[in-house]
Amino acid sequence: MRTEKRNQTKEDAILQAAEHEFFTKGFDGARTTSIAKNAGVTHAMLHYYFKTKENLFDIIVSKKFEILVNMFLVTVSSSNLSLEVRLKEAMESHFNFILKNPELPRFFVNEIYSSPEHFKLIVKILKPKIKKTFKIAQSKLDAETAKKHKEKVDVRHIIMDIVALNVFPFIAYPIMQILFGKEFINMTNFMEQRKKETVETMMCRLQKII
Amino acid sequence: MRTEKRNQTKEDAILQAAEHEFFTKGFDGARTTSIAKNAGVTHAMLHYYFKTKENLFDIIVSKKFEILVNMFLVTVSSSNLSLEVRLKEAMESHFNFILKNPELPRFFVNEIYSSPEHFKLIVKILKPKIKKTFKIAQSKLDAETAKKHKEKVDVRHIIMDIVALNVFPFIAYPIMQILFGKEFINMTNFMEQRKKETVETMMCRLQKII
DNA sequence: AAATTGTTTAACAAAATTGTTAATAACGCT
DNA sequence: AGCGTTATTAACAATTTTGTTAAACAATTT
Repeated sequence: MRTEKRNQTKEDAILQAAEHEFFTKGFDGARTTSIAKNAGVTHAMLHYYFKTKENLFDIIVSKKFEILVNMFLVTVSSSNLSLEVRLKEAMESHFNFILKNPELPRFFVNEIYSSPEHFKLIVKILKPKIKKTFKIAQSKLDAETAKKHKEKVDVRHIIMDIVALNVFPFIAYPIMQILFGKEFINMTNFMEQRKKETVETMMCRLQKII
Repeated sequence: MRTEKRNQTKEDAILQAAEHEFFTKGFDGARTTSIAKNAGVTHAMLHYYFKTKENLFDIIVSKKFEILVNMFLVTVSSSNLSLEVRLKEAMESHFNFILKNPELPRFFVNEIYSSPEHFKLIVKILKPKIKKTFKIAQSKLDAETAKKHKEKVDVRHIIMDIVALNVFPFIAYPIMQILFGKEFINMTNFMEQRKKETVETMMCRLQKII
């Protein structure tokens, strides 16, 4: 059993180092040698455990992608609370999730763009779930607007607003830092403010809709 | 003079092909051979004209970066119209600019993140201009909130909201397409709707502020 | 303890990619 | 036409990076 344990830790070390390498540098920028180095193993070991760079990448991506999609579904899916409370709740949990995984959005945005073929498979599995969730959200919103005799609103745009306001600051943060320096250096502080601002903005929007 | 003309077209062809290659695949993913191929020249020619991959990259980046920053400044800088009209105007021109350069945001977000050193120089030049613009925008907003006896608002967040709402859909579009397929395929249509939605959302926000 | 299985290393092979060079061609100019 | 300059090509050098292998080593089982 001690053998397995040792393997496990080495495998894990490689996975962890690889995650960081891929997330920060993308598939093309990542180097298997530097992953091995950061994991504290020889690069032959990396190939022994994971065969190829692509395979290692796929393992990491599929794991994280599921987390991402689940989070997304949690954000969109409905509860029994009022729309206002529900929206606020969804936005905050979405924001908190990104705060815990700040590298994730940039990584996916890039990799899906530069090599969508890596994702075709996993997307196929999750698509029905996503579509269903969207339909439910749309019908709930429709019911609400009908009740108040207001115009119908495309829920995709509302969700896009939420995701944009929540995600973009994390994606754009390096730019902010480079453009503004000191004023943006305190990230956690700025992001705390962002959470409030984002919710505020969407609450205004919601009040107009219903 | 015919020589110059020939050079010019070859150089331009390389620059154009390189722009597309770098924008879609990033610095690491870009291949000088494939740039040369797409430009219809041998890859020795590419090195003859531009020496190194990095140099070629820098030329393209500095050109585009200035366009980007100028656009940004136009969005932020003030005019004599009312704040409401001004905001709407700024958002629409910002949005239209991205519509014309849809690859730009993703590219910069990526490259600044993965190799900020490429940008340090050009940023240094533009920083004072940016800071000044921000200060002016902040003071105008302060004047407005004071007039209506409302709370002060950090203009950085307002600008972040605008940029996020405008830019994110373009960055996230490949994800949308992969997740929703048909429903998102008509990009121009969706983006036209986005422009309206984005403005609408920010107008709601503005009404609360002043 | 011998055999089996799995782990590790170092050295190496293969491929891809960037960059160079030396020889040649085209061009504009006097 | 002949000269110097610039453009072009093909072959190749250098480097980087991924991937392999054979042999040594460790642990586990029988």
